Amino acid sequence: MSESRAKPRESYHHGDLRRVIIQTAEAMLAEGQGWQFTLREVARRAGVSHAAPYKHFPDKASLLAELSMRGFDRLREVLTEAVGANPRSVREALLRGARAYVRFGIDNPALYRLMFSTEACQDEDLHLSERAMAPLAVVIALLQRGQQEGVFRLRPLEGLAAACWAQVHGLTLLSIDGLLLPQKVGEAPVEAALAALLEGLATGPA
Amino acid sequence: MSESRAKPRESYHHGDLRRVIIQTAEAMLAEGQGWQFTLREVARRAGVSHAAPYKHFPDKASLLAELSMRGFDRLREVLTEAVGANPRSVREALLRGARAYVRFGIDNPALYRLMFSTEACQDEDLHLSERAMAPLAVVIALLQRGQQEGVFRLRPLEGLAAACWAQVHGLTLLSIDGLLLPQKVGEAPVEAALAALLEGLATGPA
DNA sequence: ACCTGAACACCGTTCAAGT
DNA sequence: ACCTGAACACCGTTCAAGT
Repeated sequence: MSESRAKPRESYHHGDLRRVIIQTAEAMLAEGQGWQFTLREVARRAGVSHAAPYKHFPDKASLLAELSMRGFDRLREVLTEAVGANPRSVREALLRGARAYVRFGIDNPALYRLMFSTEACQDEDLHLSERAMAPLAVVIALLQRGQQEGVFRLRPLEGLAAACWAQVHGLTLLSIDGLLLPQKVGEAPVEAALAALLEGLATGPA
Repeated sequence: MSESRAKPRESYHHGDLRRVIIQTAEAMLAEGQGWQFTLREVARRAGVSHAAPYKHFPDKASLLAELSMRGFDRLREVLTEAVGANPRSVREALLRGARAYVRFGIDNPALYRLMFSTEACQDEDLHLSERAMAPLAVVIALLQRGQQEGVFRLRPLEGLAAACWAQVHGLTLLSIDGLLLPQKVGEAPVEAALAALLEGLATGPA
């Protein structure tokens, strides 16, 4: 029913073409292996001329930057929900957050790669480091709480956060690339790596 | 003296054009932010027509695959040297290997990204997973030795290796992206993360 | 056996012109 | 204010023809 491609006509002026372009691009990102899709193809599927997108984005990089930013927003939402859902223990919350993070990447491989690509943060207002801060803030808050409760070692937050982020970032990308043989979260390698991470953070013996 | 671009002539037939193309492409990879360089530009700098490279590589993806493979070879060399140099203790060896790994990525950002890119492992004989095995074997051997010596926890090697690899892979990419504020290896966040990793592996308390 | 030149289909981007 | 059509410069790739 809801044909999203090639809307016949809405009085020549498309209305909210910007949104349609973003949604179409997101769909093509989800379908393909990367962001090699063509701006002309996006326009085609949106039912407009190939020059129309340029009225809403200065160039392709800007569209990609927009997709990247939206990706970071979704990731932050996923993380805060996963962490906030069941605050039984800090360990548990961190583990849930980590699993949600990896799953997000596995479910959106092309988007996740784009978010950390140099092609998506050219001269935009928001640099990559600023965008990534929001999700990072979630894990830092958790680490702080863990230290206050005495279950995490008292080390500089900077380093602990780096260890956590690097671990989930690495696990996510290796999973996407199919380099950790069982690809689903909850399977052996990912879980084992997360367990090792927690053991490295913990004060007591596991 | 050794002008590597635009050799005047070597009797029309270039001789070892294949090598020159690879070297030129590697230079452009090192100069730029990625592998968006153009095959025509490579040919231009190699002093041949834009069609000449197609006599040595079926397409651009094949050239990129070659660069990626050579990257994995260099990484394996760097790792084995770093690990084998001073085998005082397994901990020390693992730490040296990890530092060498991260430094390799920081020193060759575009190459390192290419190595784990989907664009560099299309339908080549060697899939990404097979290429990555050689460097991974180095760390697995180290973990095994650590377990035999009783300094590393007795967990399935699969999981421990995943934890190590994900940690250095993540640290490398975050460093490349400038997301761990001090960018040089040996600085706080990277060292802290590696310390946490080792604490997670160790049997005794640090 | 190895390289060149012209040619093809396709892109990103621009801009005067339409509604 | 928003979209179109033609145009420009450039790519990846192919292929008949040159050496």
